[in-house]
Amino acid sequence: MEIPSKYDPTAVEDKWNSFWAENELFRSTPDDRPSYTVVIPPPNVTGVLHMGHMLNNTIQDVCVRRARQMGYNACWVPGTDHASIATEAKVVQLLRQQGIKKSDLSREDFLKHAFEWKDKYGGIILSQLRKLGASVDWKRTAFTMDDAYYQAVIRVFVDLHKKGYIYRGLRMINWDCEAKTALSNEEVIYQENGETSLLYHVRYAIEGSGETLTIATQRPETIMGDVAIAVNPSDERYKHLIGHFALVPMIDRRIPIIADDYVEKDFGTGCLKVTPAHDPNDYEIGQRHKLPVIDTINDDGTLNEKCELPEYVGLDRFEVRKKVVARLKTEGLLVKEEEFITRIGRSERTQTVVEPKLSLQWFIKMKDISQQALQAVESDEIKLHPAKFKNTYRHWMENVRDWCISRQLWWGHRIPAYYFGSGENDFVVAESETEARHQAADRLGINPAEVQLRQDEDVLDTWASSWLWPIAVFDGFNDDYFDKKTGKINLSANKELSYYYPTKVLVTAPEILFFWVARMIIAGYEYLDMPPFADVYLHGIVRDKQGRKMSKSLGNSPDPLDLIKTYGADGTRVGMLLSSPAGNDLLFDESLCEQGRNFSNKIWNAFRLVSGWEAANIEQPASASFAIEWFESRFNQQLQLINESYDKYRISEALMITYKLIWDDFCSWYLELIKPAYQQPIDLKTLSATKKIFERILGILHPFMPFITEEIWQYLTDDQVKTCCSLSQWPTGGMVNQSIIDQFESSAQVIAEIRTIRLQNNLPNKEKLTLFRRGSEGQAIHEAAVQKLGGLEQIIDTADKVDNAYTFISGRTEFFIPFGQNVDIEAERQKLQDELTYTLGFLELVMKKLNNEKFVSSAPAAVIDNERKKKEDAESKIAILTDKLSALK
RNA sequence: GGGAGAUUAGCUCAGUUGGUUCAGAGCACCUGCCUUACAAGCAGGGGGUCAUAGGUUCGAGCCCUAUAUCUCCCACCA
Repeated sequence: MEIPSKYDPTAVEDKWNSFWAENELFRSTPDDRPSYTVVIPPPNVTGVLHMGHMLNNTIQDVCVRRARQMGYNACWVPGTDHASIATEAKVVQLLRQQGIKKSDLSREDFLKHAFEWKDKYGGIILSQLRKLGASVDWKRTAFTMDDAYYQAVIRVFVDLHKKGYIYRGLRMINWDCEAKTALSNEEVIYQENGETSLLYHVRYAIEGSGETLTIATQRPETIMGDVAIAVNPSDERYKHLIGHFALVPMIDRRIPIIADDYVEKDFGTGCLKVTPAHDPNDYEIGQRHKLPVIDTINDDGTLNEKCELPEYVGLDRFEVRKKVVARLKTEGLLVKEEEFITRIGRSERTQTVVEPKLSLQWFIKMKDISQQALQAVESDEIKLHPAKFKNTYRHWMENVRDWCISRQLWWGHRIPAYYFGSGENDFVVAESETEARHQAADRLGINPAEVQLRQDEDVLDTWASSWLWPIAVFDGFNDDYFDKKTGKINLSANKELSYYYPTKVLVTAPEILFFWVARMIIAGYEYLDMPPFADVYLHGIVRDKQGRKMSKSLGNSPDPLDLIKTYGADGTRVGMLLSSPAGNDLLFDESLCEQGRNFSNKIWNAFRLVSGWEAANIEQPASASFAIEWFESRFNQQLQLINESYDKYRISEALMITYKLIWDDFCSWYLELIKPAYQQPIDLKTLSATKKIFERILGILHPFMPFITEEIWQYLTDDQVKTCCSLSQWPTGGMVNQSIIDQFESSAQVIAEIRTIRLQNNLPNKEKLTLFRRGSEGQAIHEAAVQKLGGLEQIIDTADKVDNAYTFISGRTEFFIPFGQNVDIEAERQKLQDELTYTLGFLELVMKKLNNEKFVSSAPAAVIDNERKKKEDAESKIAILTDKLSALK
């Protein structure tokens, strides 16, 4: 059979992907094994795979595949998030392209469009995940708006309302005038260096005096909503005016001049116009001074009749700003315009300038409900990796603010509040309309049929559904398990949940530590008194080589599917992980994937070599038995390190150890040592040991490179039971024979010296050399191995030094290779001189320590002994070198 | 403004309680090789005052103090 010298991933990957899928290899159902559960951070249902997903899911797959090999019942649950704002924005945009305005549609019609769209384009990302090799249980694919999930979200709302955690309140919120929705703080973005804006200095007349006051404002269009002017109480310039009244320009409404510490004397003019409806701080000042609220701006950003100037009603706020400025200028009230840098908040989704707005919204009280979640991380019941995020987490949790969970959208879970009157408290909260109707009827004392019900128009914040993800995907809130009286889940009744929950590790980005991670922890304790996961692995953002965030507009984000096509899924996975320490951002460079692909190829060729050998019943060479014995110890030693790295979630470190073990130790050393001469057969013993070693190597490599390992596995194994590398056992450790590892190290060092001499003196590899050895009591080398890889004719022990020879020292042993024709004595002398100089310097440092009485008296014995040994070694080396140098002269 | 973290080779990063030749790895770079698994390769090599200045210690990349620079998070001035 001819195997190509270059590994072609495409066909192999398709083959195994279909095989895994058809055989449901990653299907998980509860059994006797311990569980290892991972829930995917659900990507937006409308999303397409980008580099961030690539990294995120590769890490998860590595953990899950290894756990599966280690004998856990690994269950990785895939799914998607309905992502209310993001998806609704996309649907609205699409409809607009078709000439349909959202405002022309009824809620039902809009949702129909949205679901059609979701069915058509949604979940593309999941099929893309398959290409990457993600070993998820496809049968468990969940969606945050599945019927059962929807019900869970509503049930939790009702429950939290009952428990008193949910309330409805008037709050200053961030308002997106274009999407006409409230935004959470986290959905408001600020440009990095601020934006240039104008600060307008506007003169206000003071009632009953000729004096005027000048205020500075960014937002002259809100002047008509002014209810006061505030100054700092200690500001001498304005003290005498406190208690007087000013007149709002253009409309001449009387407003008080008040004193408030919030005002900074040094900013602007030291006078602040107070507009409670349009600024959060002004709102608070207004509350403190019991001032009225005049809301002059509509939901869509246009002005309303409260501005008292009919000509502005219906115009957009920015349009009005221009007109107001012009008018103030004409009336001589505009003192000056000043440029300054400010940080303007914009909607993450629509880029519109965010409008602070007073509004009735639904909130979750966070303080009490989050206490256990804070504790859990503090006490390491939940471990964050890297641990530095503990600080960030604590800081946020200790200063947690109430969570505004209502969004003025249609796509999402509709808030289960039903209004039956116009009073502020004329509403009930219930899981169904029927139930609401009965409750309302009770409140009103009338027949349920007569109640006029109106359900709240708003939907819930996306995170108010995804925070239930680790519970809801296992049906935790189902009727059978959820106790409405206690508001707890009866875990023992739910076989799935009690088996799979808590999950093992959550892999996600630090940017959503609060949005999502913290809230899942809160929900876990609220409903199960248990954490949702044991570990949280926080990986960084994928950036480009120059450290810029990857974005569509910069065009600096490669398409992961293209990378997979070019470098193979295995190569791309390795590329992603090569430079990805936990918690640090990853500076992605396509050459890393190239390195990954080259690694695939290296393994492929190692396999080609081994599979091409003819076996014969011949004696096993000494170099081969040594190689096998050494490699087994080496493997066991490195496996231990790999396992430790995994335990600490240092995935890229685990990969690097694996990479070097395979490339350097296995390919460069082991295979070269056992390789039979050209067209010679290999002995049976060595071949079978090598196949076993190869299997173990595939085992540790499998989590990183599932496809190529699966492919090679098929050729290597005759064992019908373990036909799949994906289901193979994670290699178990074994004995580490340190003395054989040391022997190998010494031998390798000698081989390298011989190779250097060859290279520096143009001695062809084909020319067999003779190596003389003098004084071998120090480190033992393995003669057969050195002979083979050094290209030696023979090794001869000698009691005397050999003249006219290249020399080197390894340990306390001297080695000689007699000169051939092309010899550069001067270079040889210089080499020895350099080594002597270095060793003398080294000895000096050691002696400095040993002559220091305080060192000798206070350092531990082991450290001192070591210094003594260093001294002896150095002295003997100096003697040899001096000797040689004189011989060369 | 508040908080957290970082600064080690050209680049990205390790360096676990201060003590093995501790100054490391990968990539990049340089030199020589198309040697029979692999040029997507092989062999060899150069490269760092561990940000700066002090301090503690027999001994500091590691501990302490100050300074500089950078990153992130939170809050935010009309």
